[in-house]
Amino acid sequence: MKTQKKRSDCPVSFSLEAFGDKWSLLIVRDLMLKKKCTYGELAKSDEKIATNILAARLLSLEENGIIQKLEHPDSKAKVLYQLTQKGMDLIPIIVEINLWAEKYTDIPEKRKELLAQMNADKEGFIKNALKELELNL
Amino acid sequence: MKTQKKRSDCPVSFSLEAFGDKWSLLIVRDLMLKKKCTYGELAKSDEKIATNILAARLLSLEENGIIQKLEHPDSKAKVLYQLTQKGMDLIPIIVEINLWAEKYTDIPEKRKELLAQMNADKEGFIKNALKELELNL
DNA sequence: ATATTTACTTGCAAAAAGCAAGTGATTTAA
DNA sequence: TTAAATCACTTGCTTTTTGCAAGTAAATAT
Repeated sequence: MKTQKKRSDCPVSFSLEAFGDKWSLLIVRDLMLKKKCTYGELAKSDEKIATNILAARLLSLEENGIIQKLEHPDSKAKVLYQLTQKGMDLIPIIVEINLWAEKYTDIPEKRKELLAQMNADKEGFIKNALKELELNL
Repeated sequence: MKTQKKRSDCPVSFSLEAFGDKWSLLIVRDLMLKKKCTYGELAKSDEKIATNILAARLLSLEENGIIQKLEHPDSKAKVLYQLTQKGMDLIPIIVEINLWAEKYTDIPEKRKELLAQMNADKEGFIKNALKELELNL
Protein backbone atom coordinates (compact mmCIF):
# COMPACT_ATOMS: atom_id res chain seq x y z
CA MET A 1 0.00 0.00 0.00
CA LYS A 2 1.20 3.46 -0.90
CA THR A 3 2.80 5.58 1.75
CA GLN A 4 2.66 9.20 0.72
CA LYS A 5 3.36 12.20 2.87
CA LYS A 6 0.05 12.97 4.57
CA ARG A 7 -1.02 16.54 4.21
CA SER A 8 -2.66 16.38 7.62
CA ASP A 9 -4.13 13.85 10.02
CA CYS A 10 -7.70 14.80 9.06
CA PRO A 11 -9.77 11.82 7.95
CA VAL A 12 -11.28 13.80 5.08
CA SER A 13 -7.81 14.66 3.84
CA PHE A 14 -6.75 11.01 4.20
CA SER A 15 -9.70 9.94 2.09
CA LEU A 16 -9.16 12.55 -0.59
CA GLU A 17 -5.57 11.45 -0.93
CA ALA A 18 -6.88 8.00 -1.84
CA PHE A 19 -9.70 8.91 -4.20
CA GLY A 20 -9.97 12.70 -4.33
CA ASP A 21 -9.52 13.35 -8.01
CA LYS A 22 -11.69 13.54 -11.07
CA TRP A 23 -11.28 9.89 -12.10
CA SER A 24 -10.89 7.50 -9.19
CA LEU A 25 -14.50 7.51 -8.06
CA LEU A 26 -15.68 7.08 -11.64
CA ILE A 27 -13.66 3.88 -11.82
CA VAL A 28 -15.12 2.81 -8.49
CA ARG A 29 -18.58 3.65 -9.83
CA ASP A 30 -18.00 1.43 -12.87
CA LEU A 31 -16.75 -1.46 -10.77
CA MET A 32 -19.67 -0.96 -8.40
CA LEU A 33 -22.71 -0.01 -10.41
CA LYS A 34 -21.91 -0.99 -13.95
CA LYS A 35 -20.10 -4.21 -13.18
CA LYS A 36 -17.32 -3.32 -15.54
CA CYS A 37 -14.26 -5.24 -14.61
CA THR A 38 -11.61 -5.21 -17.33
CA TYR A 39 -9.27 -2.48 -18.47
CA GLY A 40 -10.95 -2.32 -21.84
CA GLU A 41 -14.43 -2.02 -20.39
CA LEU A 42 -13.32 0.70 -17.99
CA ALA A 43 -11.64 2.54 -20.87
CA LYS A 44 -14.89 2.55 -22.80
CA SER A 45 -16.81 4.52 -20.16
CA ASP A 46 -18.74 7.60 -21.20
CA GLU A 47 -16.15 9.96 -19.77
CA LYS A 48 -13.44 8.74 -22.18
CA ILE A 49 -10.52 8.51 -19.83
CA ALA A 50 -7.12 8.47 -21.53
CA THR A 51 -5.53 5.03 -21.32
CA ASN A 52 -2.40 6.24 -19.55
CA ILE A 53 -4.50 8.02 -16.93
CA LEU A 54 -6.62 4.92 -16.49
CA ALA A 55 -3.49 2.87 -15.92
CA ALA A 56 -2.18 5.42 -13.44
CA ARG A 57 -5.44 5.59 -11.50
CA LEU A 58 -5.81 1.81 -11.42
CA LEU A 59 -2.31 1.53 -10.00
CA SER A 60 -3.02 4.20 -7.42
CA LEU A 61 -6.32 2.60 -6.40
CA GLU A 62 -4.53 -0.71 -6.07
CA GLU A 63 -1.75 0.83 -3.99
CA ASN A 64 -4.42 2.34 -1.78
CA GLY A 65 -6.04 -1.07 -1.31
CA ILE A 66 -9.30 -0.03 -2.95
CA ILE A 67 -9.14 -2.42 -5.89
CA GLN A 68 -7.27 -5.63 -6.69
CA LYS A 69 -6.15 -7.29 -9.87
CA LEU A 70 -7.05 -10.91 -10.49
CA GLU A 71 -6.70 -13.39 -13.32
CA HIS A 72 -9.67 -13.24 -15.61
CA PRO A 73 -11.51 -16.57 -15.76
CA ASP A 74 -12.09 -16.25 -19.52
CA SER A 75 -8.64 -15.43 -20.79
CA LYS A 76 -5.06 -14.90 -19.75
CA ALA A 77 -4.99 -11.79 -21.93
CA LYS A 78 -7.56 -10.14 -19.70
CA VAL A 79 -7.22 -8.81 -16.19
CA LEU A 80 -10.07 -8.80 -13.73
CA TYR A 81 -10.30 -5.67 -11.65
CA GLN A 82 -12.48 -5.72 -8.61
CA LEU A 83 -13.20 -3.76 -5.49
CA THR A 84 -11.67 -4.91 -2.24
CA GLN A 85 -13.68 -4.68 0.97
CA LYS A 86 -12.13 -1.24 1.44
CA GLY A 87 -13.35 -0.31 -2.01
CA MET A 88 -16.83 -1.66 -1.41
CA ASP A 89 -17.00 0.45 1.71
CA LEU A 90 -17.04 3.45 -0.62
CA ILE A 91 -20.60 2.54 -1.63
CA PRO A 92 -22.25 4.87 0.90
CA ILE A 93 -20.15 7.75 -0.44
CA ILE A 94 -21.12 6.96 -4.04
CA VAL A 95 -24.75 6.77 -2.98
CA GLU A 96 -24.62 10.15 -1.26
CA ILE A 97 -22.89 11.67 -4.29
CA ASN A 98 -25.70 10.34 -6.47
CA LEU A 99 -28.34 11.76 -4.13
CA TRP A 100 -26.63 15.15 -4.03
CA ALA A 101 -26.44 15.26 -7.82
CA GLU A 102 -30.08 14.30 -8.07
CA LYS A 103 -30.96 17.49 -6.21
CA TYR A 104 -28.94 19.72 -8.52
CA THR A 105 -28.89 18.23 -11.99
CA ASP A 106 -30.98 16.13 -14.32
CA ILE A 107 -30.57 12.42 -13.92
CA PRO A 108 -30.42 10.37 -17.12
CA GLU A 109 -33.24 7.88 -17.62
CA LYS A 110 -30.98 4.86 -17.31
CA ARG A 111 -29.98 5.99 -13.82
CA LYS A 112 -33.41 6.88 -12.49
CA GLU A 113 -34.35 3.40 -11.39
CA LEU A 114 -31.20 3.15 -9.32
CA LEU A 115 -31.82 6.57 -7.78
CA ALA A 116 -35.37 5.56 -6.95
CA GLN A 117 -34.03 2.56 -5.05
CA MET A 118 -31.51 4.70 -3.19
CA ASN A 119 -34.25 7.12 -2.19
CA ALA A 120 -36.73 4.45 -1.21
CA ASP A 121 -34.37 2.53 1.03
CA LYS A 122 -30.85 3.84 1.25
CA GLU A 123 -29.63 1.34 3.80
CA GLY A 124 -31.21 -1.53 1.94
CA PHE A 125 -29.69 -0.43 -1.34
CA ILE A 126 -26.22 -0.28 0.19
CA LYS A 127 -26.57 -3.64 1.91
CA ASN A 128 -27.78 -5.23 -1.30
CA ALA A 129 -25.07 -3.72 -3.48
CA LEU A 130 -22.50 -4.85 -0.96
CA LYS A 131 -23.90 -8.36 -0.87
CA GLU A 132 -23.78 -8.67 -4.63
CA LEU A 133 -20.21 -7.45 -4.81
CA GLU A 134 -19.08 -9.70 -1.99
CA LEU A 135 -20.17 -12.73 -3.96
CA ASN A 136 -17.21 -12.12 -6.23
CA LEU A 137 -14.61 -11.86 -3.49
CA MET B 1 -23.06 29.35 -12.16
CA LYS B 2 -20.30 27.75 -14.19
CA THR B 3 -21.19 25.95 -17.37
CA GLN B 4 -18.42 23.62 -18.31
CA LYS B 5 -18.51 20.90 -20.91
CA LYS B 6 -19.89 17.86 -19.09
CA ARG B 7 -17.79 14.76 -19.48
CA SER B 8 -20.95 12.68 -19.34
CA ASP B 9 -24.48 12.82 -17.99
CA CYS B 10 -23.63 10.61 -15.03
CA PRO B 11 -24.54 12.19 -11.69
CA VAL B 12 -21.28 11.05 -10.13
CA SER B 13 -19.35 12.74 -12.92
CA PHE B 14 -21.45 15.89 -12.51
CA SER B 15 -20.63 15.96 -8.81
CA LEU B 16 -16.93 15.35 -9.28
CA GLU B 17 -16.76 18.22 -11.73
CA ALA B 18 -18.00 20.48 -8.93
CA PHE B 19 -15.89 19.22 -6.02
CA GLY B 20 -13.80 16.27 -7.23
CA ASP B 21 -10.32 17.48 -6.48
CA LYS B 22 -7.94 17.40 -3.58
CA TRP B 23 -8.95 20.77 -2.11
CA SER B 24 -12.61 21.61 -2.61
CA LEU B 25 -14.02 19.25 0.00
CA LEU B 26 -11.39 20.35 2.50
CA ILE B 27 -12.69 23.89 2.16
CA VAL B 28 -16.24 22.60 2.54
CA ARG B 29 -15.10 20.67 5.61
CA ASP B 30 -13.66 23.84 7.14
CA LEU B 31 -16.79 25.83 6.45
CA MET B 32 -18.89 22.99 7.80
CA LEU B 33 -17.08 21.42 10.74
CA LYS B 34 -14.55 23.99 11.80
CA LYS B 35 -16.66 27.06 11.27
CA LYS B 36 -13.84 28.80 9.46
CA CYS B 37 -15.25 31.53 7.32
CA THR B 38 -12.62 33.98 6.14
CA TYR B 39 -9.92 33.63 3.51
CA GLY B 40 -7.23 33.94 6.13
CA GLU B 41 -8.72 31.27 8.37
CA LEU B 42 -9.14 28.89 5.46
CA ALA B 43 -5.55 29.53 4.41
CA LYS B 44 -4.32 28.54 7.87
CA SER B 45 -5.73 25.01 7.68
CA ASP B 46 -3.48 22.08 8.46
CA GLU B 47 -3.09 21.15 4.81
CA LYS B 48 -1.39 24.44 3.94
CA ILE B 49 -3.10 25.27 0.70
CA ALA B 50 -1.27 27.80 -1.46
CA THR B 51 -3.07 31.14 -1.49
CA ASN B 52 -3.51 31.21 -5.27
CA ILE B 53 -4.99 27.72 -5.23
CA LEU B 54 -7.30 28.72 -2.39
CA ALA B 55 -8.48 31.71 -4.40
CA ALA B 56 -9.05 29.52 -7.45
CA ARG B 57 -10.97 26.89 -5.51
CA LEU B 58 -13.12 29.48 -3.73
CA LEU B 59 -14.01 30.99 -7.10
CA SER B 60 -14.84 27.59 -8.53
CA LEU B 61 -16.95 26.63 -5.52
CA GLU B 62 -18.76 29.93 -5.83
CA GLU B 63 -19.32 29.43 -9.56
CA ASN B 64 -20.72 26.02 -8.75
CA GLY B 65 -23.13 27.51 -6.24
CA ILE B 66 -21.62 25.66 -3.29
CA ILE B 67 -20.40 28.69 -1.37
CA GLN B 68 -21.19 32.39 -1.35
CA LYS B 69 -19.27 35.52 -0.42
CA LEU B 70 -20.77 38.01 1.99
CA GLU B 71 -19.69 41.15 3.76
CA HIS B 72 -18.05 40.36 7.05
CA PRO B 73 -19.93 41.93 9.97
CA ASP B 74 -16.70 42.81 11.78
CA SER B 75 -14.75 44.57 9.06
CA LYS B 76 -14.84 45.73 5.49
CA ALA B 77 -11.37 44.26 5.01
CA LYS B 78 -12.70 40.77 5.63
CA VAL B 79 -14.90 38.58 3.48
CA LEU B 80 -17.33 36.09 4.90
CA TYR B 81 -17.45 32.78 3.07
CA GLN B 82 -20.29 30.45 3.77
CA LEU B 83 -21.98 27.37 2.41
CA THR B 84 -25.13 27.79 0.34
CA GLN B 85 -27.95 25.29 0.70
CA LYS B 86 -26.31 23.34 -2.12
CA GLY B 87 -23.08 23.36 -0.15
CA MET B 88 -24.76 22.29 3.06
CA ASP B 89 -26.27 19.38 1.20
CA LEU B 90 -22.74 18.02 0.94
CA ILE B 91 -22.84 17.22 4.65
CA PRO B 92 -23.93 13.59 4.14
CA ILE B 93 -21.00 13.07 1.76
CA ILE B 94 -18.54 14.57 4.24
CA VAL B 95 -20.00 12.37 6.97
CA GLU B 96 -19.61 9.21 4.88
CA ILE B 97 -16.07 10.19 3.97
CA ASN B 98 -15.31 10.55 7.68
CA LEU B 99 -16.84 7.17 8.44
CA TRP B 100 -14.91 5.49 5.64
CA ALA B 101 -11.67 7.01 6.85
CA GLU B 102 -12.41 5.89 10.38
CA LYS B 103 -12.39 2.29 9.19
CA TYR B 104 -9.03 2.61 7.47
CA THR B 105 -6.90 5.11 9.32
CA ASP B 106 -6.32 6.50 12.79
CA ILE B 107 -8.57 9.33 13.74
CA PRO B 108 -6.95 12.22 15.63
CA GLU B 109 -8.22 12.80 19.16
CA LYS B 110 -9.79 16.13 18.35
CA ARG B 111 -12.00 14.43 15.75
CA LYS B 112 -13.08 11.41 17.78
CA GLU B 113 -15.97 13.11 19.53
CA LEU B 114 -17.44 14.15 16.19
CA LEU B 115 -16.99 10.65 14.78
CA ALA B 116 -18.68 9.21 17.83
CA GLN B 117 -21.69 11.41 17.19
CA MET B 118 -21.78 10.41 13.52
CA ASN B 119 -21.69 6.75 14.48
CA ALA B 120 -24.23 7.05 17.23
CA ASP B 121 -26.84 8.85 15.17
CA LYS B 122 -25.86 9.65 11.62
CA GLU B 123 -29.18 11.17 10.62
CA GLY B 124 -29.34 13.21 13.79
CA PHE B 125 -25.82 14.48 13.32
CA ILE B 126 -26.58 15.61 9.77
CA LYS B 127 -29.85 17.28 10.74
CA ASN B 128 -28.16 19.09 13.59
CA ALA B 129 -25.18 20.25 11.55
CA LEU B 130 -27.56 21.49 8.90
CA LYS B 131 -29.68 23.33 11.42
CA GLU B 132 -26.67 25.12 12.88
CA LEU B 133 -25.42 26.17 9.46
CA GLU B 134 -28.82 27.34 8.33
CA LEU B 135 -28.92 29.82 11.19
CA ASN B 136 -26.31 31.84 9.30
CA LEU B 137 -28.14 31.93 6.01
C1' DA C 1 0.66 -18.11 -39.87
C1' DT C 2 -1.82 -13.79 -39.56
C1' DA C 3 -4.85 -10.60 -37.81
C1' DT C 4 -7.09 -9.02 -33.83
C1' DT C 5 -7.75 -8.18 -29.10
C1' DT C 6 -5.88 -7.24 -24.68
C1' DA C 7 -3.52 -4.40 -21.32
C1' DC C 8 -0.83 -1.49 -21.08
C1' DT C 9 3.67 2.29 -22.31
C1' DT C 10 5.94 6.19 -24.39
C1' DG C 11 6.74 10.87 -25.96
C1' DC C 12 5.26 15.20 -26.12
C1' DA C 13 2.17 19.39 -25.50
C1' DA C 14 -1.11 21.67 -22.51
C1' DA C 15 -3.07 22.51 -18.18
C1' DA C 16 -2.96 22.74 -13.34
C1' DA C 17 -0.57 22.92 -8.89
C1' DG C 18 2.72 24.85 -5.96
C1' DC C 19 6.10 28.33 -4.27
C1' DA C 20 7.62 32.94 -3.17
C1' DA C 21 6.96 37.44 -3.49
C1' DG C 22 4.10 41.46 -4.24
C1' DT C 23 -0.24 44.61 -4.31
C1' DG C 24 -3.78 47.58 -2.73
C1' DA C 25 -7.52 48.34 0.44
C1' DT C 26 -8.67 48.54 5.25
C1' DT C 27 -7.68 48.64 10.22
C1' DT C 28 -5.03 49.00 14.28
C1' DA C 29 -1.44 51.17 17.15
C1' DA C 30 1.69 55.05 18.22
C1' DT D 1 -2.55 61.34 11.85
C1' DT D 2 0.55 58.69 10.17
C1' DA D 3 3.07 54.29 10.09
C1' DA D 4 2.72 49.43 10.72
C1' DA D 5 -0.03 45.47 10.45
C1' DT D 6 -3.80 42.76 8.53
C1' DC D 7 -6.75 41.48 5.00
C1' DA D 8 -7.87 39.22 0.55
C1' DC D 9 -6.09 38.37 -2.97
C1' DT D 10 -2.50 38.47 -7.64
C1' DT D 11 1.60 37.73 -10.30
C1' DG D 12 5.54 35.32 -12.16
C1' DC D 13 7.79 31.29 -12.43
C1' DT D 14 8.87 26.22 -11.83
C1' DT D 15 7.26 21.64 -11.18
C1' DT D 16 3.89 18.20 -11.55
C1' DT D 17 -0.06 16.22 -13.58
C1' DT D 18 -3.19 15.58 -17.36
C1' DG D 19 -4.38 14.51 -21.86
C1' DC D 20 -3.63 13.08 -26.65
C1' DA D 21 -1.81 10.06 -30.19
C1' DA D 22 0.78 6.52 -31.27
C1' DG D 23 3.20 2.32 -30.21
C1' DT D 24 4.28 -2.40 -27.95
C1' DA D 25 4.13 -7.13 -26.37
C1' DA D 26 1.50 -11.03 -24.96
C1' DA D 27 -2.58 -13.81 -25.75
C1' DT D 28 -6.35 -15.21 -28.53
C1' DA D 29 -9.15 -15.90 -32.65
C1' DT D 30 -9.22 -16.95 -37.70
